[in-house]
Amino acid sequence: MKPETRKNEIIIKAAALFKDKGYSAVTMRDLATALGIKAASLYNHIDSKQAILQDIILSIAEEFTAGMETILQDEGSSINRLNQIIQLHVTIASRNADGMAALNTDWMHLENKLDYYLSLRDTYENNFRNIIIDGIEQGEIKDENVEVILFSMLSTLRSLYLWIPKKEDLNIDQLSDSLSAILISGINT
Amino acid sequence: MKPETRKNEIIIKAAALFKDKGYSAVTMRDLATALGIKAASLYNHIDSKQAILQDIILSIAEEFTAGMETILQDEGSSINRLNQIIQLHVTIASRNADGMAALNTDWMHLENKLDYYLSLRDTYENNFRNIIIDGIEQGEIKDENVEVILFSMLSTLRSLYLWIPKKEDLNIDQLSDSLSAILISGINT
DNA sequence: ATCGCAAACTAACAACTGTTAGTTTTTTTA
DNA sequence: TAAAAAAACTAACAGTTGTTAGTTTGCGAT
Repeated sequence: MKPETRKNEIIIKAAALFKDKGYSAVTMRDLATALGIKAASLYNHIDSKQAILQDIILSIAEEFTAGMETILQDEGSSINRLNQIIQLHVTIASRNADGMAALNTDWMHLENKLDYYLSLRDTYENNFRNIIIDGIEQGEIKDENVEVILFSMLSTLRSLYLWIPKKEDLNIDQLSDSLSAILISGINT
Repeated sequence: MKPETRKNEIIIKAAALFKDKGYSAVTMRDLATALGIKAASLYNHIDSKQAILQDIILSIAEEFTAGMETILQDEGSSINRLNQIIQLHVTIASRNADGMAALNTDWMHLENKLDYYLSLRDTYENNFRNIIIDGIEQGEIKDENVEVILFSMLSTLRSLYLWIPKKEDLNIDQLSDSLSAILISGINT
């Protein structure tokens, strides 16, 4: 992420702290100390603790929304689209793992932006589901339970943020390819 | 779970609240109100908020540890063992989805029991990994990246608690079978 | 009836919470 | 170098936090 402005530095540091302890357990004094300033000074740059969370989560959620729209506009088989989705998740998670943590575990603290977030998530999941349904109808994907397929892929992709930071030896493209192979072709011989 | 004693009622209700808002965001007054009593009354039954979290998380973690030991003692192919692991996760998650939420998202607040929890988790993951490695050596499992296989399966299994409560039409055995098929054989035709 | 006890209550504590107001210091601009 | 803007500071607020102490209530067993 880009720490150009002081506000951005604060948001990035906040995301890192939120990842370790969760939104509710991080105090404004914790955040200030981590930045080497006093809590009150934070308010020269940000409106509230809540606004920090909104910034972190919604910017990522909108990135996913935009990525999904691009994938839907492209021509391509369902399997091809699923591969693009995998790539989208790997890309975003590797660029902003800390933010992904907040999105995954602290979205329920979004207060007045909660409905907006949930609508983005809902749309995303529906698009994802429809790609799978299409694939089954076209004979590209096995006729297994759609919900289980969706849940299984989404669970793995949503957890990438936990895992990418500690396996830096694997590059993004390798990881995407490896994940595609496993999620789509399975693991048995 | 068994709400026989008042203490158990408290722990079960706490797990439900922790699932919705996370450990740090749930106050003892929230918990008391949900039980129809005052916060101070909780302390006739439990030692501290922290002790509630420990009870919830460690009892499940020990259940997983015991389950894994049983699986390792049985004879069986690697694929067979993976299927047993899937069944173990489905069983525990469906019996105690709320507790699984705490285990997944609030383990970092365990304080003096944190090291113990991490050692259990570490051992579990190592056993899981070794089963996969065995399977590859025996030619039962494709020679893909072991860490990606492990991560992919664990992510899905660890997220079951999010998903089981809202799909009650699918029974436990059907879900196990469906998950096995998808995680092991993949989804492409 | 009364004893014993589990389980509730009221009242209060010291520490911590997010945030504001007002002021001073540092950096950038002209 | 002086003015303007950015970014830090101190001090304090009102509300919330987990928890303790001491007391009262309801109920089954004697």
